[in-house]
Amino acid sequence: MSGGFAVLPTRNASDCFSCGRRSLCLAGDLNDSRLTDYDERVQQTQTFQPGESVFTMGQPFEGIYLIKTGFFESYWVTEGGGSKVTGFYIPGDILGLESLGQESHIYTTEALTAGTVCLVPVSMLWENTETSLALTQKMLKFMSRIILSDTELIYSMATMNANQRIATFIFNLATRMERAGFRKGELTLQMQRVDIGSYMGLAEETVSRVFSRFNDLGILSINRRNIQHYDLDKLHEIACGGDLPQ
Amino acid sequence: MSGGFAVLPTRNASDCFSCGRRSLCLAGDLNDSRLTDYDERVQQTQTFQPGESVFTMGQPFEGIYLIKTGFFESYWVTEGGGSKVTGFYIPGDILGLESLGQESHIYTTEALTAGTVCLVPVSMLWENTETSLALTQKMLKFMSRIILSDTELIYSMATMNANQRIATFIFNLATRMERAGFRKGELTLQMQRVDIGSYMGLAEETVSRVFSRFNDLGILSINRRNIQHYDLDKLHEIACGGDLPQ
DNA sequence: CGGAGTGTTGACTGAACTCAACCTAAGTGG
DNA sequence: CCACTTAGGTTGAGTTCAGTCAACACTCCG
Repeated sequence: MSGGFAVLPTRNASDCFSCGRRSLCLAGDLNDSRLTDYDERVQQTQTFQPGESVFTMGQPFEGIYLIKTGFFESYWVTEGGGSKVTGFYIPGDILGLESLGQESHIYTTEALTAGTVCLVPVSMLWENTETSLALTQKMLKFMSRIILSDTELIYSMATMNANQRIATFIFNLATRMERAGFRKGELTLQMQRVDIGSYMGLAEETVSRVFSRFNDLGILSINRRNIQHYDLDKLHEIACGGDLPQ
Repeated sequence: MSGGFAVLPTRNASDCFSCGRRSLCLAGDLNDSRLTDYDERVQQTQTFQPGESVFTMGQPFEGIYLIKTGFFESYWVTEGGGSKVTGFYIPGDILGLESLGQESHIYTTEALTAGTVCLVPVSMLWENTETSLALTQKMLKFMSRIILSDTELIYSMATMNANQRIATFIFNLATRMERAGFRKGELTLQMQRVDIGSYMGLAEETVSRVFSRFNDLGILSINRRNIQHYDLDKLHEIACGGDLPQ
């Protein structure tokens, strides 16, 4: 920021300096000169409508996307023709990390709601600059966290029954939403039952049954996609293998 | 390499320049000056006996370990007290990546056989040097590949039956072993049935039954831990959901 | 009002788990 | 060298949880 001019940015409202969501972002703690560098290279604020794809499997890998607003999901189609939901993403999450080392995208990622994202081009990561080093180091930590949450998912698949899986799913989603600044104690599911089932390795009907069960037992109130009064403690207890209450 | 001296190294045989496994290593394609830097900082060739731990859960994260020789496994103990095998590692693999962004180790990692590893201290990764940039970039790709294989494991857990899981397990292990230079068509399992079960989300007895089934159907010959004449094509077909032959 | 998409509930079935018995190989010690 | 022990692996029988198939309910929208 050279000179003694007003602090208010002359740039338009979508640049990194004035972005209200910078604390959630990869660029969160870059210093001013690096942020200037970063800001000039990142493609800011692309908008998507529900059902639109951010990228599709096999498409050349052009970079990673930081979610500013909206909800997204990714899925994977296997050789055998099966498909599986591989993740749900909320504001602050990064799309495309799984394809970093690849030539092309591994997953297809779609908007579940209207949403906006910023693209960090892959070229920024592999070049030899201070900004690049700061980014790669930050991304290592991001990816390590992804590996961790994958581990937990694998654990849940390998050892948990249906009640535990759904308890884990809601517990994790609620926790992430709260951390990202959403209201505590209630949330709206942005995805279908069949997609939750695909993600957690359960049939659609089983997901539905478990939600009904939790509702009847007072662990949460659910009506279609609206969840209210969820009890994180009980969910956590169930996820850890505790018996269902009553 | 300054001057016109003999090419043979004056260093001892355990340094990076003379290491026969460098092509498998993180340092694989560092240029000479960076490799010198790297070589001086890496702690070479620690030895472990079967059952010894390389690191344990909760221990401060000191760095990542490159496997030169031997086989290792990692496991995770959950809040609820359950434990689960989280990975099997062969020469060329890296131990500890899941803890990169953390203060302390997430998994415990043990030697399954006698083995040797090199430690890359965490400090090397977070500093601001050319070597560090080269390493972080290479590690991003490594971690992206881990995320990919986790995805496949999650898929297998979510959608595959016992035959498919074991076929996948053997297919992947055999492929990795072949790529790491082991003899094709036969392999020795270095782990117990119960650990394979824990890893793949199956009971020990189910693992045993599936091995017997595969043996009877001629997909492989197995005697305790020795597998011979495995048929990668058939395994792949089963993994993709094909019916069992005959 | 009718139709489509999504979610719920019921009845039946089957694959994998649990529990138990048994087998085999590799020590170990007298 | 053989008897005994132990850990790991195999096989069998009964049970159970979640999948499948089917019918129905609710909501939205033209």
